[in-house]
Amino acid sequence: MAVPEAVRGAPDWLPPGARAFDLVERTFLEHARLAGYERVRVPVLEHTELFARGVGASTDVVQKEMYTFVDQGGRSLTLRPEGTAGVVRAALQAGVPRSGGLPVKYAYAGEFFRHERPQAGRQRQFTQVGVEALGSDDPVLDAEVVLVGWEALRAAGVDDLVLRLNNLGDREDRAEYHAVLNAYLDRFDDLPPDVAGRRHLNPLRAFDSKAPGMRAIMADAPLLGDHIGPEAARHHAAVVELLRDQGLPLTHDPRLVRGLDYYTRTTFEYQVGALGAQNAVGGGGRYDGLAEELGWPERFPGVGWALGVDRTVLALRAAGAAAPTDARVAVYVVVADRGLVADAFAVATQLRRAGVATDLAFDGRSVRAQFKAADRSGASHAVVVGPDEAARGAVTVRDLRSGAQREIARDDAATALAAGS
RNA sequence: GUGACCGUAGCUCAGUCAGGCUAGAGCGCCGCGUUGUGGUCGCGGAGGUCGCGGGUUCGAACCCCGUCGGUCACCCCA
Repeated sequence: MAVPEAVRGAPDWLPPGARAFDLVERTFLEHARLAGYERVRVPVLEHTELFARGVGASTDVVQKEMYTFVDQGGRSLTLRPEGTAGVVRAALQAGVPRSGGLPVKYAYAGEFFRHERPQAGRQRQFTQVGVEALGSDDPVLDAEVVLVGWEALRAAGVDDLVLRLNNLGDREDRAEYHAVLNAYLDRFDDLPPDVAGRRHLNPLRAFDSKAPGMRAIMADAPLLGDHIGPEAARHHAAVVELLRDQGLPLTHDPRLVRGLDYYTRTTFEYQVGALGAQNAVGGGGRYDGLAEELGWPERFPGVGWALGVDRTVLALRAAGAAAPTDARVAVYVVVADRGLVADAFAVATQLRRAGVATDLAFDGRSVRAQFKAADRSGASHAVVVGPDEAARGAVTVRDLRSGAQREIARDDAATALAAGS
């Protein structure tokens, strides 16, 4: 009978690869925490409507990439394809905009789902860490968010990192610009299908098209930058200045649009050179209109990013970074005589209770085999439980690096090893 | 969703082009070299539905079709 296989695009992470994964995720969360972003947990399942309204009906994510199903109560539910909509929804539901203490700063980590063709760095189930700062317009917050993401990626070990930044303006700016851009596009009657199909929902995406001839058409197209209102322009200038002050090497990218409709003003993306086609390890931006889009009666601005854990691990690998080599346990208990298995088990328990990560051999293997296992476990010390020692109420502690060993009283073993020797 | 390439031991791969003996290698794994001592070395051993299904053939890992999976690119984005 064939063994069941994982669902396509749903990756398994087993040791040792899982160590790098775990380390990256912890590094991201820790950097968020250092800036005051507190962990929240929101559902993987949401009503489909949340993403349709929040992420935007024109986006590829909503149009063709969502895992959507009807549950037994006849409701249309979706496995979250991104994190912002759910976090904002949770904040609105809890009345955060009216409860004071703004901005609130949230961090999250978890699994996301998009039905795309898998390739390097792109899985159907993937892991992101994200932050969202809600309830403030302050450009300092944009700069903080961008900087925290940058430093988190650097701390995780990503080197050739590029920060691309753009200003999408306010929603009114974009409405005006959409009209101008569409008027321009009207002058061409042979637009490629991808552009023709979505230009009225979001003509900005025309800049993304790589269809033949489109590049030439867009070269003369009116630019969003010329239709940004004074406030959004001032806001963006402030963000740029704050980031420059902190020494961030940023690249202005007027073509950076990003495929989620909720972005306003600041958008940015972190890119890695060594990663091939899927080179964005993270991205985000400001989404001042999202809350209203979701039906909240007042303006409730926000800014945030998401960093891809899987993709960051790949980037580190591609750059030749060594995998973390943490020892699985600190101590390995060896039984010299099968009759003493219960004693060895007791010693292991004693060590674990003292906070010393301990493993022991199973299946009654030879002492030689047990030492090989001890070696492989990465333990710094082996504790030998044998008849000679047992007669004296002692165990032998062997330093696996130097080979030096000594006998100590069994009751002192936990204390001695907990102290690091 | 589209295209190209790929799928042989746990891993990395040879063998496929010219179909034909028991399908190989390196690494890893297990055991032994000690009567209680690992990392080196030596000896021995286990392990393969050649992704899966069908077809062609006297005969298929090898040729053909399908399918599943992988990789890369498009697309999109983390």
